[in-house]
Amino acid sequence: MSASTENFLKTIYCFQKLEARDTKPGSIAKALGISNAAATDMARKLSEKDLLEYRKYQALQLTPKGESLALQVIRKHRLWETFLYRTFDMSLLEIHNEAELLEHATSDRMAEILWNYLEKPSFDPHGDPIPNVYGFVDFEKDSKVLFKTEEDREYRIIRLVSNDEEFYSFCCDNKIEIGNEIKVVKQYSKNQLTEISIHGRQIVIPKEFSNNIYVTKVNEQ
Amino acid sequence: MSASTENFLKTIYCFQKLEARDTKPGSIAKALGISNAAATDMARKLSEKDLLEYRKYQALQLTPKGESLALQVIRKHRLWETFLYRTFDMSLLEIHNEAELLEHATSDRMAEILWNYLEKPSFDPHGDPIPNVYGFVDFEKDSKVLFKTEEDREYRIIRLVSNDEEFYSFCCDNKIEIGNEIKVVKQYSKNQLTEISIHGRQIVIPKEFSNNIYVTKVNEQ
DNA sequence: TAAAAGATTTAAGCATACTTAAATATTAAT
DNA sequence: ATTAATATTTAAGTATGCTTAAATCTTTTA
Ligand SMILES: [Mn+2]
Ligand SMILES: [Mn+2]
Ligand SMILES: [Mn+2]
Ligand SMILES: [Mn+2]
Repeated sequence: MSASTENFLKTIYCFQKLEARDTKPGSIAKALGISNAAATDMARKLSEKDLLEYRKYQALQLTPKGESLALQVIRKHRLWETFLYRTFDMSLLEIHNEAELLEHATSDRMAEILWNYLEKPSFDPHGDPIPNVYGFVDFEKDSKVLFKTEEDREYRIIRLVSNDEEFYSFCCDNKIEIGNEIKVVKQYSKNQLTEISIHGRQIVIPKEFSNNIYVTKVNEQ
Repeated sequence: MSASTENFLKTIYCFQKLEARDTKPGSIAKALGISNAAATDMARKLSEKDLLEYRKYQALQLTPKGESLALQVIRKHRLWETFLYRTFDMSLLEIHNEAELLEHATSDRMAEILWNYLEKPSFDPHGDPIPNVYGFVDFEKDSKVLFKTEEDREYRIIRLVSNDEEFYSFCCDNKIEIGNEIKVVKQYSKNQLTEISIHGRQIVIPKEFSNNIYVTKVNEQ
């Protein structure tokens, strides 16, 4: 499988997870930075290889075979991210960018070596689950983006996902890190702002950032 | 630069070092496992990009630009080899095979991170020198293959280079490791066998293996 | 519900990286 | 010095992965 094919399958898989997004060729094309025509073309080719289902003007859907391949690429991606993050002094964005390349140059044997070395990790440094060698993904905690949380409740940060340098910089500056607990103070719905309290400080977070911060309710016994 | 181009330049560079081998398209094709026609084609394209000099029926020669690119790929290859060897339980052949893939998926930044983490290594685990970021290669010791050594002299092993699993297995079984000292007992020239003494044991090595073992004279003061 | 806007597909074309088969040049052998 | 063997190049063709422009379909909106 070429890097182009791997990225294509991976993108569809990720879009399907985020039910909000449609998986028509156009969206995939945009995410990959290629033309709509190229994405349609790829879709037809991959459907001939039984990696996805494609009917004109419909959303693309991975076949079990396609999903399995996507999961193997995602596994390699997240294993590299975890390894790079633990081993070197690299940021959450840097590890993603390097893993985006390395994932296509990783033998199954190499993935196994990383997996064992890292002691079978379940989550990568962004809080995303790492599929096992059979493509099985660990139970994902019930999560929502900060943008959609309720006022006056406590949450724990469990995922930070973005391709934006400034987002990670913002998180870093404001102690927004996986595992930390926060309280949602107020939702300024009209202006799409979320005010939270973290480490005793109040901060107001615009939609552009709050949409990338996933949280889970803190168990208030 | 594509992986194909990188492998092509790298192979020419390595062949040029080993003066024994010619660098006509045919030899490169054989080494890369592609057809002669494909190699000729690639040679013409790369000469248009000023990466090498190509005149019909002549040996290929890297331009300064081509050599510089080849050295960067070799640098990445050998940095990965060194890193994998030190970090995981991988053999001299395994690290080579993985590095062959990883070298094409490595940003300059990633190479720098490896280089610093490894504390600016000069040699990879096979004993091959690692070019620095400017493509400068450390002084290489005066070496020859075991096959061409003189009888009744002492040598130190400084390089082991091969793509053959059995070769490395042989080395391992017989304590043929970089740094170890040996004595050449006898050259059976007609049968192309070299008898050496290592760790008190005598072993006879056929040309297929002795050609992959590089040694340097031990300084007898 | 019909036109306008927007998305998707088709068509034509290009670059890369390969293939096999035929033509041609070089090298080795008689 | 020819001839034969070998190597190299050219030619024609294929698959992948992209492009832009035009045609077609779907969705929105008036
Ligand atoms: Mn990728
Ligand atoms: Mn991740
Ligand atoms: Mn390679
Ligand atoms: Mn090496």
